[in-house]
Amino acid sequence: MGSPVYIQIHNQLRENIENDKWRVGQKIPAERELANQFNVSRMTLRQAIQALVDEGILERRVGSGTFVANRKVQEKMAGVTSFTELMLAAGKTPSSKTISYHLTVPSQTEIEKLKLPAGEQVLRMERVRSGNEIPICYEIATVPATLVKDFSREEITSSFYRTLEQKAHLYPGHATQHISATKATERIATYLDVKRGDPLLRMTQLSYLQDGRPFEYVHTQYVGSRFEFVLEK
Amino acid sequence: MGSPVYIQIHNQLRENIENDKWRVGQKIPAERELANQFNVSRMTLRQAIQALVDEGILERRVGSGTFVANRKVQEKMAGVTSFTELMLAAGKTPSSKTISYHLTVPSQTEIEKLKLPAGEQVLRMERVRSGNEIPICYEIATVPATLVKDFSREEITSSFYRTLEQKAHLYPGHATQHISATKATERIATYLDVKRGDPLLRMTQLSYLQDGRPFEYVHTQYVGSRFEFVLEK
DNA sequence: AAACAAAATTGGTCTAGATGACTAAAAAAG
DNA sequence: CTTTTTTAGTCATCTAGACCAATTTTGTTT
Repeated sequence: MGSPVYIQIHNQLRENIENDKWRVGQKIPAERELANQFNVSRMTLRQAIQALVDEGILERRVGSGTFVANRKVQEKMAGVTSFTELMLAAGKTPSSKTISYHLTVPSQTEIEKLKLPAGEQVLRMERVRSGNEIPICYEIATVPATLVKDFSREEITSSFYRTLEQKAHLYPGHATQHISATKATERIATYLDVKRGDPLLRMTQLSYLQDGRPFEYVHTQYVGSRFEFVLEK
Repeated sequence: MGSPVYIQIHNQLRENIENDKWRVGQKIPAERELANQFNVSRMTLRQAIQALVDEGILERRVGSGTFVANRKVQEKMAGVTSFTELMLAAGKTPSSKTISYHLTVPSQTEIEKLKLPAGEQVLRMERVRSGNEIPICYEIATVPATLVKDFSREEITSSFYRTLEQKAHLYPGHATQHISATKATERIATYLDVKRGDPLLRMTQLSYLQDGRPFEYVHTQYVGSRFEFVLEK
């Protein structure tokens, strides 16, 4: 493995939580014990824990221990998360209809945002996502072709992030979002079952891997009357 | 001094930057040298540096050194900040026109959001804020009357947060924002110099003091084509 | 059973090193 | 003069301890 030990441990700890080995509110083993288990110094282990604390995944209490944090919906909202999770958190049944899915030549914006080498193709997916069968957003997601060449269509469309982690051992780091307002074009209005000109919340998100490489560029338009962002500051 | 050494060093380093001893883009002394100067181990000094890096104040370059960062607009955006700062950061001249300003009876929403006791009045302010004389948003801000009874109108409209801290010794803690899209009504379109029905970014923000009391409820509508939120995650 | 005291546990801070990886500048080679 | 190699400086990671402060657990006394 190339990455630093503390990043590797960070990822393993996170998987323990995602696989429900450690549940929300539960206390995880003490630093000294984990350092023993992973056979590293306590300082190194603390680096891994610190990263998870910064992400809001763990919570420390002096004298008590380290606990799996009870993440709020809003916090998930702020993180790199999936539409599916968002809908479930809101008590709605998520569904998704793919409009298009193909390998193609990237646009200039995509080349710049994803820092694509000359000639590299991208996988571009166009989707309408719904909650309880009501369209919520229209989304265009673009990823470098090389990144997903070993993945099946199913693995990409249904749980891209999970596949990335489990099959390629690549982990999302940070992301930037730009949010503004726009109005629905005729075509998008049809997809979203609104009137042409209706207000939409427009978001572009550029997601990066932990090593800093951009790996996904998503442009999403949400129906203004059916969706809102909630941010905790 | 009670606080940990690395916090004390952190504060001293920050003062060096604020006092322009170290300028933007300039390289600061190497970790080993600073560790010597402060007479601490390198690990401790790195903790101080790390805190400043997390705050976006410093920037490390492997093999080169540590530099005073050129802080970006997006980072300021993420905090509880003022419109004025935002505009200045974007290189625009901020201005603001007050549409109305009066003590009045709160709406049901305001009572709930601000947790107002029965019979308490609120100060409600209606404003249009501009950058370089171009309207950017229309805003209605509401604060409990008791909170601002000792403040002058000038103190409230020009620098409310500063006045809160300096005169009442109250400090803003966290805030929640709800962001969605809507369209301009005839009246708001006039204020913002757009067409009726044009898309607006609608934000409601509820701000809390450090002790958890809500103290300000703001409803803002931004012109979609002139403003965007940038979020770093 | 309750109250208090002592001990054990846990995260927080700090030391004094070592080694590695990366960068930029200087030196050497062509 | 240009290119390549070397070298010195820098941050990144990691170790194996130490002591401190907050909290919980355990033991003892009342």
